[in-house]
Amino acid sequence: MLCLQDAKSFAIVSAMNDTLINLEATLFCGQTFAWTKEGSTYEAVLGGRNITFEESDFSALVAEDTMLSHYFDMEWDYEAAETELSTLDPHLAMLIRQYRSIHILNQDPWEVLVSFLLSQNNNIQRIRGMYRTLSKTYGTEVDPGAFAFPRPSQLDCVSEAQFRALGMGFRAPYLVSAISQSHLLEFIGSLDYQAAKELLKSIRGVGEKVASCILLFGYHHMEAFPMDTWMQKVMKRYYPTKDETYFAPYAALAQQYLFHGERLGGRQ
DNA sequence: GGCCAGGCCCCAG
DNA sequence: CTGGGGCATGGC
Repeated sequence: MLCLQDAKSFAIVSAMNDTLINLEATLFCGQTFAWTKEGSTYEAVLGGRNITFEESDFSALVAEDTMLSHYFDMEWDYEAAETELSTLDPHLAMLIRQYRSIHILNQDPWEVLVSFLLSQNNNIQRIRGMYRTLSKTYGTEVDPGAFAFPRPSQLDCVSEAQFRALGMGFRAPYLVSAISQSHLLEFIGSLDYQAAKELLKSIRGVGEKVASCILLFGYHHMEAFPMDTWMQKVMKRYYPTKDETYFAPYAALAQQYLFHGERLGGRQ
């Protein structure tokens, strides 16, 4: 019933009642910077645990681990949303056929906040490097060579100069600000989308786009529509008279496919 | 060697 | 409120 031949350079894993997930696209499309992949082995530190698994073992892994099942968002009905978006728009239909079953991860909001502070005027490969630098320098080593991303308390005493010395550049003062205001993250989940976005934007270095990413990747607000340089090109070329309301209520999912398609289609 | 990268801040009009 | 320069750094 499932068209695995659509998967070309990436594998679509079937798990839990035929719920699909495109692991490769989901973990390396720029919503998280925590993962490495060697061969078919994926590895990251999540919630203080070193997670290592083979692609072929993914199904069993999420079946027995509710924390990971939630992280990979295996309960949300992606198939229904993909069907609706495909019916709505032919360009999206093509991208969804090509990259189907990209999930929106449920990540730790603090990691998302820092990750996307680092993301500005930056590229995905270097963001990943900076994320790992912070982990190795300040995070807890949970297994030999495997470092957790540092908690706010582990960064309390780090100065702007120290962050600059680690290569964080002009984002260094934003990190210092985020650490001192990390307590705000506890309230974000209880606010509606707009109120949460305004509160996040009170953190120095968090603007419209970064706030959207935090609300999407940290709080699963599927109405978010992060507008970066790639998405500006996409909207100008394919949807010059439209905005995110065209994709409602699945704007975030549409955005992921459009972003992914533009990035992979453009250069390679 | 410029140009660009999942932008935001700040300041001039 | 809108527009544009500046910002650190590395890869191409």
